[in-house]
Amino acid sequence: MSELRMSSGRSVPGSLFKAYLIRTSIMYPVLDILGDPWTLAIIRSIINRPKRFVCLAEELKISRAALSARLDRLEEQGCITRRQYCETPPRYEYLLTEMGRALKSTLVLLQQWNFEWLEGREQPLPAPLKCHHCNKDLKLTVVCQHCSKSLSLDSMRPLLFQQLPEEIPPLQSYRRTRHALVSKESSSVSALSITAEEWLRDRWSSLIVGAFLFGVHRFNDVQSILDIAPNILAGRLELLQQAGILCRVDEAYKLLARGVALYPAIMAMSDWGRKWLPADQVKEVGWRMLHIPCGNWADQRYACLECGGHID
DNA sequence: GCGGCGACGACCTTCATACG
DNA sequence: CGTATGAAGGTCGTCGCCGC
Repeated sequence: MSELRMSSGRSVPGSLFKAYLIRTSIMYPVLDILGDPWTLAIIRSIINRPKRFVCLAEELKISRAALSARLDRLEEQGCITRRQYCETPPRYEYLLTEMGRALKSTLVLLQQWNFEWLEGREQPLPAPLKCHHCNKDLKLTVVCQHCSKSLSLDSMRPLLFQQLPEEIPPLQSYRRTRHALVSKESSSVSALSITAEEWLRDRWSSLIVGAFLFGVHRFNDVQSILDIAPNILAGRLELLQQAGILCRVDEAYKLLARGVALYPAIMAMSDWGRKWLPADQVKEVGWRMLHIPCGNWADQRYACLECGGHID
């Protein structure tokens, strides 16, 4: 993802274009939903079958007030729906909507990252999902819809097909959370055991990794594009280095293999957001990712790693 | 037994400023 | 340019209580 060109062939200032890509990224509204500490846990819990309120509260060890708020929010966002199983008193069980079920690929890819990069902290799905082609435990790869080759980070580049706006849009709204990953006093050992879900929950970390995936490498560039306080950024960079996701090279930072490996899950979340979020939340206008080997847009789909069969 | 509501407290983020 | 510090304000989980 090195060249930043318009479809006309004219080049545009790279840093401006990167800022535009990052600031309009679908990841902001997606993380507003999935970045909540309990959201993925709830979705993961009911991915195979509906569950009742009390069952969820016990399983997730979440207070009833917090669970009630999360379920309302997920229902409002369209990820889950409730089904009444008792009229007096009114009692409900909760199940995924089509929109919620579409997160299956994201969950599987996050689980794969945990399995590959953590030691003994992977969180299996309640009942592992099976490939409907080969019936083995489902492991996914993200491939190009046109040529079926892998959509790896270095096989794509963003292509701008309209003028950049006069002003780069401001950051999209960002709901703060109080969930820090690791306290300052924690050792580097704990940073190495942070799961993909936990990186996701800490939205600054996920947005910083996103910026690096778009080729932003310097402290000041990340700070200005993400509009992040310098102390917060310094803390996250330190943590990401401790976790082996980034390393510092001279005056810049570089993504390591462990960080690049988060890319498929981030792609899956972005794809989910583009398909399911309301149009007014999708700000990615005027550019698309190009798949260099086949020359088509990088439209993604999922394939089973074992048998290569396409997964919906 | 389920779930809403308000009070409370922990702690996270922001902001301003300063330093090497 | 990159990082550190501390004050202030904001967010969110927990708890206790209550109504249905």
